[in-house]
Amino acid sequence: MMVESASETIRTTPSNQNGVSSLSSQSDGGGGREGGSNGDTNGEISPVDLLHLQQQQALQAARQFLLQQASGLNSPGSNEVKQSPVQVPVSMAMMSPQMITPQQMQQILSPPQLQALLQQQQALMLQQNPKKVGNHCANSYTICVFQQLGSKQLAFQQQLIQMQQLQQQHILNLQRQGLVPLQPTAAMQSLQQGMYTDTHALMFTVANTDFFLFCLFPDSHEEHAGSHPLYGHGECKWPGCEALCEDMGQFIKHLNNEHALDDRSTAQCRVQMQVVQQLEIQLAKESERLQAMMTHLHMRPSEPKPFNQPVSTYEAYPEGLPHPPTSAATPITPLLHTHSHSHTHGVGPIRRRNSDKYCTPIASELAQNCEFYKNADVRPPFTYASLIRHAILESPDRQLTLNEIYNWFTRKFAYFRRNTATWKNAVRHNLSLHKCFVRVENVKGAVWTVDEVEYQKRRPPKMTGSPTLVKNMISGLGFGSLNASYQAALAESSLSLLNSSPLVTPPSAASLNMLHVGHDDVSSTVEQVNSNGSCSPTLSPQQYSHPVHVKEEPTEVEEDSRPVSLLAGVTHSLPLPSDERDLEEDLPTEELE
DNA sequence: TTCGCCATAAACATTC
DNA sequence: CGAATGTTTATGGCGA
Repeated sequence: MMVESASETIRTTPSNQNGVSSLSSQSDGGGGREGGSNGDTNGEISPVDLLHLQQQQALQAARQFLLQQASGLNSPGSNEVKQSPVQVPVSMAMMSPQMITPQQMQQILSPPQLQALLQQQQALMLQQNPKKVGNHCANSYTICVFQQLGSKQLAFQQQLIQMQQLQQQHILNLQRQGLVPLQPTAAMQSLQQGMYTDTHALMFTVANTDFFLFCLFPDSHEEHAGSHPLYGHGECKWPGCEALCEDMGQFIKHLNNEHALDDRSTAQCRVQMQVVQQLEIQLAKESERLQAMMTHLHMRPSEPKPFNQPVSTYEAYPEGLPHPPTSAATPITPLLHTHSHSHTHGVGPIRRRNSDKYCTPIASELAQNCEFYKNADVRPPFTYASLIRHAILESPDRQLTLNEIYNWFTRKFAYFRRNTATWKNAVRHNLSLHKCFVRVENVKGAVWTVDEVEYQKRRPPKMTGSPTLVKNMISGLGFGSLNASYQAALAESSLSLLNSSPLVTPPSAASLNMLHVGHDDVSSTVEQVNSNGSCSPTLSPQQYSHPVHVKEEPTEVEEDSRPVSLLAGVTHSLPLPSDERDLEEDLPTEELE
């Protein structure tokens, strides 16, 4: 669902994350456009003021909720929650309730959400005090609402808090079971559905993402209660009504009598329309924000096509050496884009060698962001040499003609679908210039292969000679700086996020890649670092370089040297493209634990 | 400042 | 012959 649409918005600007600014823009623009129902300030209390008052009360309720949440997290059971596979331990632990300011709450509870609440209450006020509204046009009802805020809002807030408590327990249970949906859009959809049917079941809920969702949950009995969407639980579901009706007939009668077409009903309907509209806007914004977040975190927002699989082939790479993760339980570093080159995205045609220099794992990077580079006109942060080598090694026979290299570039990178003369010239230049690329005459013509020995020679001597230096460098790049549990949680959350698509292999892809693939340009150094620890043995470049000759089939030795993957089993159940035979053949040989 | 790496451009040669 | 392929040189940016 949302995963599919992510790729299309991958280039969109991240949504406005400033809840305050969006507050004013939405409350002003939204209300004003709709015939000025609440957008004027002609001596009355403006909707903005009203909204502020509402927000204060929402903040109060939210603070209380956060207190409850915090106490729950700090309880002995908090560890369990923390270790939940889908728990993202980002914000909850960091956001003590004492730290919550109104400004923060404005971000937690976005303006449309608050405004939806406001409008709900407005509708409630209207319903409970029809005479107050009386013949007022819809534009002026807010003042009446405001006058009634005191007692009604207090009761409303109490109701809210009670539901919070119930919902808190519910959420914790779901978190333990890993059932809380990560996608805010899903919650928002239920929210939107709920708005049509049950506008009173207001609940705070905390998804295990790092932001709160202020949700309206549909009544679970709604669908079965009756045939009318405004009737359920034996009562009228008209906003703010709650009139008891024995049966459908009585309800219909009540509906015709109490909610006939008049100014009041029209105003209420208008309010409801605005609620829906605001929620739709909010849904769009939250979806956009989510995608921006995923894009920022390089969580491979879109994987709808089975075509996305190059990860698998990495298994057969010569550099697919024992390449353990930072810890056995946290093979997910690649999911986070912590490398120094991240800022180069979209910078422009000038790309310097920061990639190679700074240990960019091209394989994992490409694996993570395959779809991104395929669709976004962004220059990949890799050198031509790295890319060429990658393309050649990715091929079944580890040899490509020049034209096939061209095709690989254009297939993998939207960026290389333009300015062909420039980058093709650069490719040819690199092929000729670097000794690591060896031209071999084939039956069909010339093909290019990679001489790993030569390629490794390109590495700066200090990188191979000083493991300590390398280690510091790598840790400085973020490979070892991430909290292990955080990494694991992110991996798991990503898994949950992206598993919604059956054809998708993103988490396993990235993880597998991390496990198996030597980091391009620094594969040797990284592996040496790891060899100092508890992980993989160190192989010299000679050991995993392949002979420079035209091969008809992959060498056995390289495949035998591949590591054991903790996650390799994931791929067993995943569809594999036809050209992934290396992996398919090799998977059975790999053991899980 | 120097040096190495890289991207880019371009001239030129060779092959298809 | 023209395009594709391959080689080489020059230039400039950038970081160490």
